[in-house]
Order: sequence, then C-alpha cells, then structure tokens
Amino acid sequence: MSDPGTVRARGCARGEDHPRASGRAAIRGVEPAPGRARGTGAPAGGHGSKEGGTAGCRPDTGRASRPSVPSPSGGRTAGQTHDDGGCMYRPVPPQVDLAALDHEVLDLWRERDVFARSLAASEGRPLWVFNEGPPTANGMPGTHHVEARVFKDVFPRYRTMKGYHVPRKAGWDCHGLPVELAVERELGFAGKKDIEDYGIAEFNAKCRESVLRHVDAFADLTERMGYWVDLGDAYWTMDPHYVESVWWSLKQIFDKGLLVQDHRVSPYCPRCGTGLSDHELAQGYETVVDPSVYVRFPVTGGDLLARHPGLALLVWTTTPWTLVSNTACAVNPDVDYVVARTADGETLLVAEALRVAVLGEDSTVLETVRGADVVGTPYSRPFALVEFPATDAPLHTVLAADFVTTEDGSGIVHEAPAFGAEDLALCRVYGLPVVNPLRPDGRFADDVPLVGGMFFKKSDAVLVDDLQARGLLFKHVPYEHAYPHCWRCHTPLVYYAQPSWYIRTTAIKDALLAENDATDWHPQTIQWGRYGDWLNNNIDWALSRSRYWGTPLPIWRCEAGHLACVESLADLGARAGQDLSNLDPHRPFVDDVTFPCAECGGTSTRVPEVIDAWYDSGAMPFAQFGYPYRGTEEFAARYPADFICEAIDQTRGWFYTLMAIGTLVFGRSSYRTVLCLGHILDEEGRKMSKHLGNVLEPIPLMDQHGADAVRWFMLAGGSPWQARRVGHSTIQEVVRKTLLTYWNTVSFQALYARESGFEPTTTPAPPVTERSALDRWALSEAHRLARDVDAALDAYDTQRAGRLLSEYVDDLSNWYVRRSRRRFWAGDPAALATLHECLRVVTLLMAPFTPFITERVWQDLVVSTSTELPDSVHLASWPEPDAALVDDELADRMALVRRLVELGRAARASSGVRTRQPLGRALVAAAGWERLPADLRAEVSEELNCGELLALGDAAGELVDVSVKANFRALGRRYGKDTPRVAQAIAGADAATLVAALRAAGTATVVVDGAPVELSVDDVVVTETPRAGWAVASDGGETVALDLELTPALRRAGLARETVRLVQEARKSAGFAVSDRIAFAWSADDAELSEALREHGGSVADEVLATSFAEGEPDSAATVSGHDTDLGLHWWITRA
RNA sequence: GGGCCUAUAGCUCAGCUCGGUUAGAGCGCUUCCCUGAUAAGGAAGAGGUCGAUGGUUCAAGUCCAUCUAGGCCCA
Repeated sequence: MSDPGTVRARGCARGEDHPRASGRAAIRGVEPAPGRARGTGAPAGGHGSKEGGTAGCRPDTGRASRPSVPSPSGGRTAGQTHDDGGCMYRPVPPQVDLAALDHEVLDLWRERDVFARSLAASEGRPLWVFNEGPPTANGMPGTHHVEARVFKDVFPRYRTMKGYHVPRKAGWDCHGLPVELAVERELGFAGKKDIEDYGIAEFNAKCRESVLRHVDAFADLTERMGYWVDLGDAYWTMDPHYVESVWWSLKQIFDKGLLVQDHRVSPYCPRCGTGLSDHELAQGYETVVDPSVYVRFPVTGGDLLARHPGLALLVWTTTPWTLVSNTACAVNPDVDYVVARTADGETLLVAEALRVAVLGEDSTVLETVRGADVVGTPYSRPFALVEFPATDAPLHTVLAADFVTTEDGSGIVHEAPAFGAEDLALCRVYGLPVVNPLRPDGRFADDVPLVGGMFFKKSDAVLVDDLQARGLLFKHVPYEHAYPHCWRCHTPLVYYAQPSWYIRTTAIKDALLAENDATDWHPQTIQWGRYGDWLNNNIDWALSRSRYWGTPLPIWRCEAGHLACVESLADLGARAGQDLSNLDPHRPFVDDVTFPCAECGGTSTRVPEVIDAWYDSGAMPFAQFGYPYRGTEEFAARYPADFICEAIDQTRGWFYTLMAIGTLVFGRSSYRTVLCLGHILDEEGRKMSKHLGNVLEPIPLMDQHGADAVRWFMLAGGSPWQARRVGHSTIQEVVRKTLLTYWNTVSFQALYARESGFEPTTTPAPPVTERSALDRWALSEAHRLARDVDAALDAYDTQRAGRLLSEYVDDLSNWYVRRSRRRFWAGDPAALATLHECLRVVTLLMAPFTPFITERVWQDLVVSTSTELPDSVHLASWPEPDAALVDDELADRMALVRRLVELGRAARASSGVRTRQPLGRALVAAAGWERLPADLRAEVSEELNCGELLALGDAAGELVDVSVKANFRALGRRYGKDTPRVAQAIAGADAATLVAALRAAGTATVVVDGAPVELSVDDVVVTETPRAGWAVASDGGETVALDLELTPALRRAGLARETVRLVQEARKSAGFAVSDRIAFAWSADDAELSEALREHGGSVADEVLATSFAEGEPDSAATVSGHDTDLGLHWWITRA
C-alpha cells in the first residue's frame, strides 16, 4: 500500500507487474518524526479521551514545510514550535490559508504513511466492501469527477473510523470506443479502413498508450482532493488477468445458452462502424431539427382508386433518406381513415383523426374506411433508385400493422425494413425483401443514382428537392425531436440490420427484478422509478462491437459453424496445443490462434468482434482479482460489495451491468447499497461542457478555496440527489460559514489555553457534573451531535450530517464561546476542558467530510498534547456518544434562554438604548421561566446587560396588558371540527379573567354555543405586554420587557462600559497582545464622566488589564493617545 | 407518448416523512447593535397569490387528484 498522492501509476503492459508504489522509496526515505516513539503499528485509540488522565505528552513532532498561516512576526516558521514543549497546544493563528494547509497536511500524510497505516491498523476487523467504478483516463478529469469521488471517500473513512476494514482498490477502464476515437482523431483517420491499413497491432498499441496518458492527472486530482484510494494496486481492464476473468464469465453465460448471435436491427454508428448497446444509446440522445415530410404515394389500383381517381396515400416521415428503400406502407387496421379532398382539389388518404391537422379545416371528407379495408392497396413508390428482387410478396402495397398510431404524421407509415426494428418484423411476416443501399460507412452505394456516395443524413435535402420537383412533396416542416447520436462521436445513428452477439438478459428478467428489490437505493425513488422501469422494459444486451481495442469475444467458430467459447489463455493453449500463457489477449494476436474443432475437426477461428466495454466495468467485482484463476479468497470475502456510488447517468450503465453480470454469473447482484448522485451544473444551471466553456477546473478550484470547502459543498451543499449548481460563491460560503468559524473556535481555544498554561491531559478540571450549565450544555450538544451525525451517515445522508455539524459549529462559536469568554480570559480549566472535549468530538465527526482542516486541528490540539491518541485524526475511532451527557431538559432550557435573549435584543433595538448602557431591570413572561435555574437566568441578564429579571405576571401587576390566543395544535386534537368555535370563544373571552383563572386554578372555562368548555394551560397562548415606559418584544407567547428608566448610577456604569470599550478598541488597533498590561491615564471633559471613572476605575482597570489608572495627562509620552468627542474623554495608553 | 425529478423572498435553498393558523435561512439591500478569537455575530426593515386548479380536513406550503412549466432519462 502506498499513499495515493505519491504514486504515479504507470501502465500495465502485458506481463509486467502493476507499478505498485513508485513513490514508496521516497516515503521510506523519510525518517520517522522525532515524536513518533510509538511506532507505526499503534492501535487506533479507544473511544473518547480520558479527562484529566495521567497520559504523557509528546514533544512537538515537527511540522511540514509549508506554513499555512501567515506569521505576523515574520520570523517564526511552522517548524519552530519546540520551545512550547510539554503538553501544550501548538499556537493556532486566527488567519488561515486553507489551500496551503491542504498541502501541508498532504505532506504529513505522506511522511507518516497515514493511509497505508489506516488500512494496516484495521486489518482483521469486519470488512466493509467498497467497489470503485473505473474512470476512463484518456480524458482530463473535471469537477464532476470530484463529486462522486468525495462520496466514495467519505463513507469508507466513516466506516474505517467505526471499526471496519475498508479496502480501497482503484481501477481504470481501458477499453472501448472512446479510446479508439481519440486515437483515430490523433492519427487523422476517417474510418475503419484507415485503421486496418495502419495495422491493428499498431493501432491497439496506440490505444494502450492513450489510456495511460491522463492517469497522472487523475492521480493528482485524487491526491489533491484527499480521496484515499489505493492507486498503487489498481485494476486495469486491459490487464491479461482481467481479460481472462471476463472470458471466464462469458463462458459461464455461454454455457447457459444465454450468449447468442442474432440478426437484428440495432442502432448503429456509421462513423464508428459498430452497433451500440441500448445503454450506450441512452447516453446519446440529442435534440435536432430534421425535415419532416408529407409525401404523396399515388395509388395505382384497387377499389378506392376506382371510386376516387387520382387518389394518393399521404405518408409522413422524419427520415426522408429511408424513402429510397421504401418497401411498403402500413396502416392500423382498426383505425378509421378518410379519403379527403383538399381545398386545392386533390384527393388524399389520411387517418380520420389527423385530417384537420394535416389537410386543414377546409378539406372535405369524401369517404370513411377502416384501415383493414385499405390493406392491399398498391401504390407507386417515391423513388425508383434501387432495384428490388422479383417477389410474390405484396411489394409496394399497404400492409396492416398494430403499431401505427394517429399521434403524429398522417396515420400511414412508410416501411423500410433495413432501417427499423418494427419495419423488419412486419416485412418478414409478409416475406418482403430487405433492401439496403447504405454501406456500413453510412453512405449510399456508389451506383445509386442521385445520392450515390452521399452520407445518409446529407442526402435528405437532395431527396426532398427531388420529391418537390416531381410534385410528390405535399408538405415540408422542420421537426424538432430527440434523435439518437453516437454518445462519443456525435454522429447521428442509423437503425441498421446486421448480425450481432447478444446476452439474453430478458431470460433473467425476474431474477434481476428480485435482485433490484433487495438493493438499498439512495435516493429510493430510483429503485422502482428510473431503474426499475428500465429493468421492466429490459431487452437483450447487444454485446458485440465490430471494433479493435476491446476485450475480444472469446468465441471460435469452425467452417461448419460449431462454436467454442474459450475461458482462459490456458484453455486456448490446450485447444491449440501450444503454450499461450504469455499471449496478449487482444487483437490481432488472439485472432491468429486457431484450433481444430472439437466436434468436426475443422479449423476454428475467432469471430472478429470485441465486446462492449461496459461489460468490462460490470465484471470488476471478480475481474479486479483475476477470479477464478487468482484472488479467490479476496473474491469470496468481498462479494457482494456493501457500497458503490456514481452519478445518475450510470443507472443504465454501470449500475445495470454490475447487476446483470453478477446475476448472470453468480445468481446475485454485486452490490447491496448504491448511491446515485445528481449532476453538477454551472452557476447558471447549465451542464458543464467544453463546448460552453463553463467547465470549472477542479484543481484550481481547490487551490482557491481549499479541498475541504469543495468536499463540503459536494456532500452537504443542497441535495446530493438533485442536480446542483456549483460556483465560487457557493463554495466561498462554505468557507466563511463553516470552516472558518470552526477554525477560529480552535484558534480561540489555543490562544487562551496557551495564555493560561492549560494542558488538556494534565491540568485538573472539575468533573462534568460540577461544571456550569453552559459547559454541560456544550458537552450535551456535542454528544447529541455525535449520535445524530452517526445516524445520518449510517443512512447515507450527508446533507443532514453536514447541516447538523455546521449548526453545532455555529452554536459552539456564537453561543458557547461568546457567553464564556470571560472564563477563557481567566484561564478557567472547566471552560478550557469543555471546549477541548467539544472540539475533539466535532473534529472527529468532521474528519470524513473535511479531512484536511480536521487533521491540522488534531495535530495542533490533540497530537501535541497526548500520546494516548493516534498521531492522525484518520487513525482515530469514531466518537462514542455518551448518552449520560445528553441532557434534553437542559437543551430546552437553553433554547428558552436564547429565545429570550433574542427578544431582549429586539427590545433593545426598538428602544434605541445601546446594549452597553446597563438597565435596571427587565420583565420576562414565558412558559418555563419559573423552572429556569438562576445561572441560566443570569445568562439572559448578562447578555442583555440589565440587572434584575422578574417574572412579568408577578412584578408588573396592573402595568400589564394580557392577550390570549388559541393553541390550535392542542385544541384540534381534542375538539376536532369544533376547534374554530372554541378558538373564537377564547378570542372573545376577557383575557385578563381567563389568564387569572388559569394561573389560579390551572383551568378556565369558556362558553361555546351555550355549553361550558374547560381549558387547560396548554390550550392557550398567553401574551403579556407592559403598557408604557418599557421596551417590549414578544413572540409566540413569550415576552421580554426592558425598563428604560436610567438612574444616575446606571448612567455612570454605562459611561464606564463605554470607556472600557474605547480602551479595548485602542489596544487592538495599536496591536497590543491580549495579555499585554498597560498604564492608563485619562482626563474627562465633564463631571459626570469623571465621577463615573472615579467610581468604576477599579473594574475598568481590571477589564482593560491596566496596572495603573491615573487621572490627568502623564508626564512621559504615551504609546498611544487620543480624544473621544462623543464620550468627552482624553486618554493615554503606555505598554506597562 | 412513458418514467422520474423540480417549482417556496431579487438570487441560492431549507421546511413536506409526521397537517396546527405569524413559512424560515443564507447571499444582496437599508438602519442600528455587539466585539479581549472571528474573514464573524446579533436586531430591525424591505422582499412570498409556497407553480395553477380542485379535493380531503375543524385546519393544507405539507396529504390526494388533475393541470402547467422546466430538467433528466427513455420511446
């Protein structure tokens, strides 16, 4: 195993071992970091840190070379932290360059071989099997590759932390048309003839080289984004062992009689010269505008003509080029048709339902006939450009076909059996010949007049012009529709009759449906929606391709037509009587091997086709190990996989081929859980494509915002199942809202812990039960978070997990830390130990999401202070939530506190009295206020800066207005459809009386329709509002009222607060460190301020860390000084 | 024509599983406030026919039906 980042996987030329770890020597060359005395085999740590344990500390382990944070002093580089020694945190500056941090962490992982160690450490634990879908590395990776890869990373990391062993074998898709096309383009080839002239061996050598070309770029992306997958031990679908495995599986299918040759009309790419499978077809629909033409086919005989001389059939088609091969027409025998006269006086046959649409309102019906009565009518074909063989069959007459509809066109369908599956089936029934003037390259044969040598699509215009000139064209309208194109070269496909090899997947349809039923789909709608629909309409898998660079179809056929399916090179060698174990199982080498037919002794030669590359990737669950010729143990342990993940385009691609091959070969699908992601769009909601120039390059994106931000966006920015818009602003928001808030909380903790000498493993802290309510709340929420994030990830819901995490980070920073700042300034071990534990938990929970920043935090807060825990967060265990710490009652109370604070702030804002001005008292009305302990009430009064909090009902008496409102949720449950009347009665009752009764007795009575109805406290929402002289805010029955009366003492306290604020601002802008002591001198412009500062001088001095607090200008020059006109204060500050 | 998804503030999206009468957040805008970590944070304001219609229900953004528009996949 090796770190993914250092491996530059090369190719896997035949007979050559995979490059396992070209970067390995470099890894080994790094001396173990000085602090890693435990060695690399250290077990992942147990659950949770041991508070106040006696664990030793480790010295600073050195830091990677690139500092991710600016060093304000300019001198200190990241490595110079040895002076800290002991069990102290490393300094964590408030500013951080996330991209530089990424590189630093990548260096650390590489140096400490962390990925390999995480695999080694989990060896022997229960397996959790992840299968990697192989990308084709002959194109450059894009941001859409990042999406699936983040999900392929986050769940293996999570499961590893949960105690599973998660092997992560990478893979590369090497074969297939896209590879051939890229090489053809490079060589300037126009088609298959060029390839054969060039030489198949040489061409395939180019293909082999081409698929290796961008492997480095994929490896770079993989490393940069922190995707841990073992590139050094990747599977390659072109590897001989892989090919043999595929052959073996085809033999299993062949032996079951499910691999057969058949002649069929199938979508065919004339440029690539090969048929396409149905799931390839699915990739390539494009909206095009084709000429749709209504053409007159003059009737040449029959009863109808006798009754209506000059009658013509009106035939509609969107593929005029197929009219050259027109063989017959078809009508639905059960549909009514009409002979109609147009305004111009001509007589045409069309479906009755379409007459008005096609011929217009002003056409008149001459006769109505059943379709069945039209059958047999002869007509004159539109073009006489090709010969038809002499036949007794009803050539160029009207046939009956159920598939004809009257949804569009004219209700009369033109039949060209060479170019349509339904056409072929119908014409076969009548014994009609298949005439195909189109060559395999999509051009008409040279001897066809008018369009000889012309590409089929190009011929439309010429043919339409000719119809026009001959007076056969009735109408010509551009028709926009989705038409299948080759998914790689964008050539319009033609449905084309040709022989092909098929896997009879229709024979195992029931088994596939059963397997699908047992599969855990995310999102669930795919299972019986898009995917189930696909399975229900399953058709046989067109497996063969008339191409060059692919797994050769291992079927040999003798002159007598006997078939042999070869399952391995050894099997082939045995049949051919030679040692072929070193043969490259590709064209043209396998084509040269012949052997005597086992049945007749004739010479068997290989059929020329290669197979659909989708089969290769669908075979990876066993072929990645070379099963059954090798890797049998791995295969037995790892089939089926627990988890696979790709974007939604793979429903008919990889998800299908995996399930189909697994079911065909082993009777069982190869995966249990599948994640199906929506696509990534640009900021305007458009697909990203080179064509539009809106492609976001993944590596620059991560270098701008950091890999963690991009990962977080993919995992939790919007719903992963839906198409999402990605852009710089959305990713920047992740950085600002979540990552930096987290970082700054860490930085805050490190600053004050270091300031006070706090060491998490040695500084004694009180047990949790004796800590403050805020501490217990923060810990309770941390453990609740651990529980809920675990549940969300267990359900593959990264969006929910991400939302929970960012909410907690916000709560921690903007409530816990905000409310606890003074205790941190004072170095309170209870607060520091609390925040340490909260950060430890949240860091572990975030580690699978954002592996970089959490690693750095782990190093700075944990590795530097403990030898008990692993030296990488990714070697640590998932935090075990401590149910005893989760306190729901405390959570409810704190939620009330925060709601009251919110109301108080609103009241403050409306009053115009700034928060720094202390107020004497506030009144509170809220359910639950009585039960709120004093310490939590104090949080409210401190945050609102008002001295005394009193219950509104008790304190204010007649100063208060009270109103009541029905609580519909409670009433509805009890009174059902009488609810509105009860509510009305409540609204109409005298609120004061009602509330008084409720307060006194717990119940009150209102009269509804003459009958008394008893109400309890829960049935009404009581809102109390003071009448005058108060600033009031009220919401949902809860009220906070601030007494705005300012006494002189309050005013002086306010002035003192203003002064504190002024000095702190000055300290900060002068660049003083938070612990710098100062000498402070002042001179007030008015008596009130002087009095205030004399009165509160001691506390002001304490607040601003002033060692002296002198009135009057100092003798010596001050470091900074100023005059604040608003306050009326001169001040002088000198560093003490 | 079929299947699936989506439709909520100027923009990006929660909320819909489990219905509750004042529908939220972020970005942007305006005005304030707070700040001894913060690139932050908070309050207020402006901004909504919750795509439409009908139904179920005492009560519908939420459940049901139909429709419209857009997207994806397929015919």
